[in-house]
Amino acid sequence: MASPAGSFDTSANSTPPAAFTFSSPYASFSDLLAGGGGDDGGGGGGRSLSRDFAGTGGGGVPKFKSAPPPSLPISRPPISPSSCFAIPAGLSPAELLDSPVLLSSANILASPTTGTFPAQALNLRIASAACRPENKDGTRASSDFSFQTIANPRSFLPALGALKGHEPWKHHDAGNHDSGLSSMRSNIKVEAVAPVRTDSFEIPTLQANSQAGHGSAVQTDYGHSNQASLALKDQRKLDDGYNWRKYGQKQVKGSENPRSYYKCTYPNCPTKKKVERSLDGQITEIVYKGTHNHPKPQANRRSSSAAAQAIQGPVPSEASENSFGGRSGTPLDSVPTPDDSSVSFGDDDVDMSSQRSNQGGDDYEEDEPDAKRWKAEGESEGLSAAGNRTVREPRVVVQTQSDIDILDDGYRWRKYGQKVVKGNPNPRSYYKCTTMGCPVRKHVERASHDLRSVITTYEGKHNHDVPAARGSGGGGGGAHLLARPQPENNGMAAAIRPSVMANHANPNNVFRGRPGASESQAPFKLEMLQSTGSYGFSGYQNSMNAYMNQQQQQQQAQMFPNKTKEEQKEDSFLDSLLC
DNA sequence: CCCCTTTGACCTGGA
DNA sequence: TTCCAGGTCAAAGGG
Repeated sequence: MASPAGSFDTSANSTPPAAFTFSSPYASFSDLLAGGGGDDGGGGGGRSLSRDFAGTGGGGVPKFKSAPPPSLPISRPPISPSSCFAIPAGLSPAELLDSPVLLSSANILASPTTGTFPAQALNLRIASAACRPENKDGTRASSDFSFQTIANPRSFLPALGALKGHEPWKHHDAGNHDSGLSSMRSNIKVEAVAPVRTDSFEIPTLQANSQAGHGSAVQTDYGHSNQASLALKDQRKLDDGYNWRKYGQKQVKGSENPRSYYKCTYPNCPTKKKVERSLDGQITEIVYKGTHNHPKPQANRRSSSAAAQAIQGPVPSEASENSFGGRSGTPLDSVPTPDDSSVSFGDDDVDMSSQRSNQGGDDYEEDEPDAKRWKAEGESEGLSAAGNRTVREPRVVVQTQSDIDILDDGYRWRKYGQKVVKGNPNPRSYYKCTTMGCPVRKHVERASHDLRSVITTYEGKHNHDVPAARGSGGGGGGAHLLARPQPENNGMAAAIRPSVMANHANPNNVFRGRPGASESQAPFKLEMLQSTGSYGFSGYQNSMNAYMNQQQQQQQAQMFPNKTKEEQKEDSFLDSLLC
């Protein structure tokens, strides 16, 4: 696990929240990519990036390896959320992406590389490597269940902002967080997932892939996927709204996957990214370097995105786009990147960006995005490009989205315990997947320092599909997603999903008017699990939580009137321990 | 003609 | 100084 030498500057995360937002108290990963700002000397003839970048815009131009990133006026979401999203029944992924629910905050800025937003910014995954013994082969077992406790969630939150200043290509590592995090340096890994466009239902791809750095793991996790879907997925991942020119490909030692190098085609834009694909074509890693110094190109760009669209089908209709905040234009409309300080960020833009994000994470659009993990040069051992990607470990997800999602990620959960853990006055709810034989469990707790933030930790992998939508008959527009193969998730995973409940809080909620969708309780599982987030109505939280708990309990009672002997036994045991 | 991908060779920097 | 791996260049070819 790397212990980045980069300095953390959370101050960058000072952008005020928008009028209505699910504000994120955390700095965005964009900071990770803060290296931008420099112009490529133009022509890119230089042999070294240092040379290229140094030739422009005055000092402070980022260099691949050593130049400190210039301070930016606004924080950027770095990489995409790798996350996984769960999409509510009745909603198309595209709509989901457009939903203001996903994005929300003015301080959740567009990805430095894709201009996309938040899902990523909201989904900081911190894996506790120390929590699990590492196998000889470098991978980490995840079959066993063990809740990873973050004594003080606050300690790692700064990591988001702290990532700012990281050198190019270094979005992945643990870092040199604040003092509170120092103790966790050796075992906390912050995964910055590259942003990936998520116009389609490929939201979680990046994360999944990044998680599945292992070739074998990938095969296993996606074994059910058909090549078509994979291709589509990968296309989507690469389609982050910007135009890229591939300038090289190379077989990297230690990995059987070829790595492709891309440059943003925008004049003088220093942004680059490298994409690693597994043998079967799946993107296993995307790493961005630098930041765009221009708005996102228009939809009519002739980049790979066009090809992607060709196989993906039409992008979300304008109508649907407009339904999300009344924004007009195509989903690919220019979205200023945080880099471009001269461009004002309207809420609409934010929303649009957000819908693309996920790119993450996960996904890293991103398919940030499921960008990935990348061992920064010169960093500590343990995160080698070849070795660290395969690490599977539980992840603690800190998100700022509706807490409602905590309990409604499409799967059915049975609460089997609750306990106040040290370091956090807020009780932690313990849940287990109710599907017979499914080992997945999760625990949820509200961050001690910020009630709007919820930390959800998942453990295990669902061995079944997402249950039919509760109360919606499983129909709805996205039913097809239910049949999607479950992404890898040997370890823990989390997804961001717009909250159904959020509708109540957000008068502008795009789901409004679509009862079928908004009321659906069963989201589509894009990845395996989901996490939660928070919404900007702190005063509304308590009541909301109470409501949620009640709802959850009622749901449990309805779903499991008769617990199995095992469950009863377990409950009894756990109750004695936890309650 | 433009833009993109492919691909072998070259350059760079670290060990 | 040499070796090696990562990163980049740029010619060639395709759509």
